[in-house]
Amino acid sequence: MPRRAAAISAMPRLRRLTRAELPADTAALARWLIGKTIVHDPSSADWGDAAGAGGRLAGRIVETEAYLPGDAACHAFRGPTRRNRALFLERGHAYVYFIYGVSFMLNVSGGAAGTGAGVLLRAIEPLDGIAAMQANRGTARLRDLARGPGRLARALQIDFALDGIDLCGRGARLWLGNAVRETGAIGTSLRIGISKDAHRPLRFFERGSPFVSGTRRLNGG
DNA sequence: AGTGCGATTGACT
DNA sequence: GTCAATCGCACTA
Repeated sequence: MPRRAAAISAMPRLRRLTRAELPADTAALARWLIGKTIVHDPSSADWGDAAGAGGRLAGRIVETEAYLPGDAACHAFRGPTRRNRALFLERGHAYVYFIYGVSFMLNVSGGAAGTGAGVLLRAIEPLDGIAAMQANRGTARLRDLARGPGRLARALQIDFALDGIDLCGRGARLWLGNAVRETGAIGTSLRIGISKDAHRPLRFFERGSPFVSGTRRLNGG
């Protein structure tokens, strides 16, 4: 394994969120996740040359969308398949899928086992492993590293290998962490990029955050 | 086995 | 603002 320079991390120590802390209602979960952290600790074999301390990639969640049971826009709407089975796991599991032949998307499953609901993570504010995220994304602009769900997954090195893992599992390499600072006011809007059940106000974001995707109109000015 | 399309992105006018 | 890329999946037959 290559030697690497010790990196100084200004990151506060993160605490793993337990499943009991996650709201059982998926729309509530989507709102609650704003301000929390998402952390990926890839295996050392997957560390890039620009990896941060311990190879860690982490960010503050600033934008989410909820996909609910009975919601035609939810991938679980037509029942379980091989692709969407992770949505039916108890809340707090990762659902990863590939879209447009281009992008991976990272979701957190919601509700009780068998429910078929989840929360799409649409944007994060980069916190740790920023140099690695810049390498993963091919840009240095902090604001562009993870603004949008496909970019978020690319920055965090998310792919099918993480589909179905328990984010609340002991020692999980992808996990949810506590908020590192006070969370700002939370805005609500329609979900982005869907055609079915498009009228539901199930997108949540931290108001004023430059790391949020979407238009000025959706983001309330 | 073939078809249509999607919870997007990046390049371009 | 517009638009093509690209492929896994669900659906039809």
